[in-house]
Amino acid sequence: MHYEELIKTIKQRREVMQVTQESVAELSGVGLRTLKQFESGKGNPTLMTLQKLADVLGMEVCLKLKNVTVSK
Amino acid sequence: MHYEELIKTIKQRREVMQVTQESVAELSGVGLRTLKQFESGKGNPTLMTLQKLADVLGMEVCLKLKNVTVSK
DNA sequence: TTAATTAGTGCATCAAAATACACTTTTTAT
DNA sequence: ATAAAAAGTGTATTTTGATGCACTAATTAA
Repeated sequence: MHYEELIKTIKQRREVMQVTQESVAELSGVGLRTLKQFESGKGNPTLMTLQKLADVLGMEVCLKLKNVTVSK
Repeated sequence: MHYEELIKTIKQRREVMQVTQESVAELSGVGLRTLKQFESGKGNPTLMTLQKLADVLGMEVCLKLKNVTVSK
């Protein structure tokens, strides 16, 4: 997932859960300003910030292998 | 994945690929010092740093829904 | 064993992330 | 239409991430 995709995922998930940025900020312990900036596509959050947000949204950060094309 | 798990994943992947921290640092554009700190469990990388590392290791950062237990 | 390579750390600097406050804009609901 | 709620931004401060250099520790190979 590229950066924009990660942002969109967080934002959409929050909207699906129908919680405000304010609530997510409080619940996650991430500053409201930080969340606002993140969702509006600015900044470059730390892994910890991303994990805190993902956590309260019932998600998790993971690493997965990309598709490896094997030429025949 | 928890923080430690993410670190371990990166480190193991690098070892499987048999590349040194120095190589990964150069290839990814991440400072060697930064990578060293990350792999030794210190610090809190930015999403961009994590993505650069994942990228050269043929991986990607993603967000996924945690298992949601639905009570019946 | 020991020389060479790779990994980890102390210290210092610079840039940027996190944060708060106050204000504007946009969206939503009445 | 308009009031209320939610989202976005400017400015400023504090904290901390990213980085380099130089050095130590650990690992690996000859």
